[in-house]
Amino acid sequence: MGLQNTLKALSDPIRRDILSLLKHKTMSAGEIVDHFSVTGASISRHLSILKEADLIRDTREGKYIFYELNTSVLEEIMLWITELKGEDNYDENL
Amino acid sequence: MGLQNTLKALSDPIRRDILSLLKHKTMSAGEIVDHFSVTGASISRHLSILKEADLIRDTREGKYIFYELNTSVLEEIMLWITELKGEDNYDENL
DNA sequence: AATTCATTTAACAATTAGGTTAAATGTTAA
DNA sequence: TTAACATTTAACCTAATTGTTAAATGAATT
Repeated sequence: MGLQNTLKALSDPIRRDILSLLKHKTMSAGEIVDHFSVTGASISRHLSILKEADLIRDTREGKYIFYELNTSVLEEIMLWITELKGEDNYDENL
Repeated sequence: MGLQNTLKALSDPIRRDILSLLKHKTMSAGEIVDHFSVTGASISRHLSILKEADLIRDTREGKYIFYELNTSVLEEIMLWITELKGEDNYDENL
């Protein structure tokens, strides 16, 4: 469920925006919610999808749950794209 | 409609498989259909989504319509990922 | 011109996705 | 231990996605 999950997670603009937010600093769920016009419940589900895809990690800190970005799984996409782009001109100099 | 369309298009496994097929050679719609277990109509819609995202180009050749891969729009994804990964440690040495 | 072949489009059914509000959970503070 | 706060989960609704079959289009063949 690697690449599929990752791409699915990235295919929603709100989820991409969340990731961009987390690029700068880790944030609590509430802090994240404040940046969007949808409800906290909705963001919560987005967060769980991102977490499922391992694009974010969460740690509870008392009352709050903090989310941080994890970019490692993006490698897989890079690889897939690179491979797709790699023109198979093994005899380019023929 | 750049990044969003592209990622949406890539979020379906059949569409990714189509792109992989086209990596090796351009193919007619029918040829592509033969590689999958869903109907031609279904593949046709997938093709139109990929085309809409500019991930493939088509040219009619008599009775057939040939599809070829276009990877140029993938740059945008690469860029987005790179940017997301680029840790903004402007004062890393503080 | 009528038939056939390749492909797409239309109409529909089933599933998935994303949003909302209300209830549930977990944690801290009074 | 009750109250308040942060967050998630449940129940529900609507819209979008994906698949199917049947009809429509476009081009070639007879």
